[in-house]
Amino acid sequence: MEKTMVDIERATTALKLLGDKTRLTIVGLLKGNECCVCEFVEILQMSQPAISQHLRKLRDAGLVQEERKGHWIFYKLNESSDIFPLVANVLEHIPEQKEKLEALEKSGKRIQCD
Amino acid sequence: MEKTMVDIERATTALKLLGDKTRLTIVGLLKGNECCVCEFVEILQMSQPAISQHLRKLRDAGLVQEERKGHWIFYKLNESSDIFPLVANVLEHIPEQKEKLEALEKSGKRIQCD
DNA sequence: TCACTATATAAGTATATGCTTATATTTGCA
DNA sequence: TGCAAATATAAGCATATACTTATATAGTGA
Repeated sequence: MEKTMVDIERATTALKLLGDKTRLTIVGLLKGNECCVCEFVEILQMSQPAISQHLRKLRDAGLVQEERKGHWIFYKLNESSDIFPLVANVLEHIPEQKEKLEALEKSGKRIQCD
Repeated sequence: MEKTMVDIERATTALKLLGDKTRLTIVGLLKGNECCVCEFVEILQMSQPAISQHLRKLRDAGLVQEERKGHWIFYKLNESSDIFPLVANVLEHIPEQKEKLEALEKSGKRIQCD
């Protein structure tokens, strides 16, 4: 595990973003996966604008990256960000979220583009 | 580094608390140290009630512990808390705060009880 | 070009948060 | 016993936050 340092300001920005259940779950889902907005909407059972707004905050702070693939915009963790090591470290302390993606897959709602 | 798991709710509570510059600095100062309220007031240049209120939140969530020593109430990290490993892990990514305590010491304002 | 789907943005609102000032509580000591 | 110092609590207020609903934008395919 890398231990990249970030200044207090940058750390509080990231921690504040992670200090919300919806966003922490989103980031947890992105550990090892790429997801599009509609998948978050389905898994988290929240409105599409609410999800979009959370994703924008995460993107503005550099925690996630977006990439359009046809109809969908996929999000993934921004591994080249200075705060990625901190984020990854935090994620090691919370339960895996991938069963939620597996459940999506079983129900046929998982989006695959490649 | 231990990797104790906590549920999402508990993690967001802790991360929300750490997602504030004042509180993150307080917790950073407590890494390896015990400090009393007046020291935080001096170092952070904030009002005593503001500091007290931050400390109460940290205590209510189990991140810190208090111990009275005569006139003063000293705070320290709660190392037996289920979220201590997460907190300690986060602190490895931010700069050491102890120069601030050393500066206090040089100016003769550090409180020592033992 | 048009309609449809996925996503983003904007504006409004209720609640949460972090301070302030004022006051209460607790302890040590003359 | 009473005062001073350290800390906590309470109430009030301005700002931040996380939704909502309505609308705009962008890509796909007929």
